[in-house]
Amino acid sequence: MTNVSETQSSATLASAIFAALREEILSGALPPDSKINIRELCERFDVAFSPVREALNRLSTQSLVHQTDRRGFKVAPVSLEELVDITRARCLVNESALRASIEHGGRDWEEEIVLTFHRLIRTPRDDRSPGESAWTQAHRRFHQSLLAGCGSTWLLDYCGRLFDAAERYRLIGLSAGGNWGDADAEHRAIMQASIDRKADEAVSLLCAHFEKTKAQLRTLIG
Amino acid sequence: MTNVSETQSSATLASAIFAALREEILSGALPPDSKINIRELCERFDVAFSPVREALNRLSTQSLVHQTDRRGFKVAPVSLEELVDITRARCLVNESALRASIEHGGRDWEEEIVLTFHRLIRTPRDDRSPGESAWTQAHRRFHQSLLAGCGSTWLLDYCGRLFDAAERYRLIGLSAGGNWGDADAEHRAIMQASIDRKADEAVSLLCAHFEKTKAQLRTLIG
DNA sequence: GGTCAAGATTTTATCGATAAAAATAATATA
DNA sequence: TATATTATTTTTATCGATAAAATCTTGACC
Repeated sequence: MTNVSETQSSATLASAIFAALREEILSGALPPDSKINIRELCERFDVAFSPVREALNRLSTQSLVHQTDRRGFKVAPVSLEELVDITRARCLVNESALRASIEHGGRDWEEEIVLTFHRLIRTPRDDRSPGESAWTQAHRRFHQSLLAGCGSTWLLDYCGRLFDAAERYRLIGLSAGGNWGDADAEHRAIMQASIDRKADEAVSLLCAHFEKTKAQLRTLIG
Repeated sequence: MTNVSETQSSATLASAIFAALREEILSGALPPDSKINIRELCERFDVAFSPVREALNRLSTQSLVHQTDRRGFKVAPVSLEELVDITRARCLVNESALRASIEHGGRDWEEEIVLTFHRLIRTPRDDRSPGESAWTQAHRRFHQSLLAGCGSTWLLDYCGRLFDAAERYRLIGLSAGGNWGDADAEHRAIMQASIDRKADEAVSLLCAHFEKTKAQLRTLIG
């Protein structure tokens, strides 16, 4: 039994459980495609039905669990096809957003990229603390900052979703023995091309960066 | 009091209430930015807390309501800025998806476009039946079919979300006296350019189509 | 008159119980 | 033995009640 309110400090139980389950799904502790037994979760977190249901509902927001009326919840499955799908969407949408960003982004946009990149390379990758790793967070922030000048919150949000979806696969790849060694160099190149306003180059580097995750997983799983 | 289970035939109360509330928000029956009183909804639908909460949670999935811990739910606000944001995202993402679609779409893709277009122009626009109008549904299907060849479910889903978000504004515009008279002509042109594989032309027509909604609303509201 | 604090009220988040549906096991039948 | 049918168990969706938090009201005080 895990006492959620001690572990996570959140305004509501539902929020705490949401965060905990999200982490478990992303990390693979809850296996893809497995059925979710609500009672089991209630016992494990020592809470009643309502907050667990609420957390699950919120998770389905992010496509991390799937819900079917009268048949409960299950962890979203993973597949190579979905990763291909996600990667394609990422390339297309990030291209649009990055081009818009490069076109409209100002001085502050540039500076934010430099800053988040610096923090990223300073963040150790082997983080074993509970919850989302510091590196993942820094990584997300860096990618967000690249697109931050695109002028659309909706677009930015969607890219964030795609990032999270891909991150799940990356974590799966990691635990299957994958290696993302020289990501720093790639990130640096993407940063440089972006702030130099070389749109074509930045886009092609960024897409290559995404494709690499896909390729890794393909060798590991497919 | 509205007896949901009589009106909507759904597997669960939560699903029925979800659909009912979605409709009320899109149509403006629940005013943007207004606080949602859960007890009130419970009485109105004659159900307990749980299914209402569940419905609200699902609505926040679609950004139709916003939730804050311990402070409940409110109807998502509308603003000209958000419409600008949405329109920008729509143009960028639909461009990517449409280009990919034109490039990869096969014979079946073409045929589906022709079919959904035909159904769209045959659907009367003045539909007063409860629930989402038949025209809106046909309209959504037409736009989906244009992008259906893009090769990414994720991308397609996102375009659907953007469509729904824009549709909310369109309905607001309608009830404020707006008019979308010659949409048929625009749709026909978009269809033609797409199946003729004239990517640049199709994209520019499609974006103009989106911008028009924005312009309409601007004159009506802004 | 305006600000702040104590108390009353409303509203939210959570609980534990129950009815309805689905999944599973057990039995009978061809 | 395979299939259909019925009982049993599990699980889900929903309910009504309650504790905790937020909001509103009132009245004292500067």
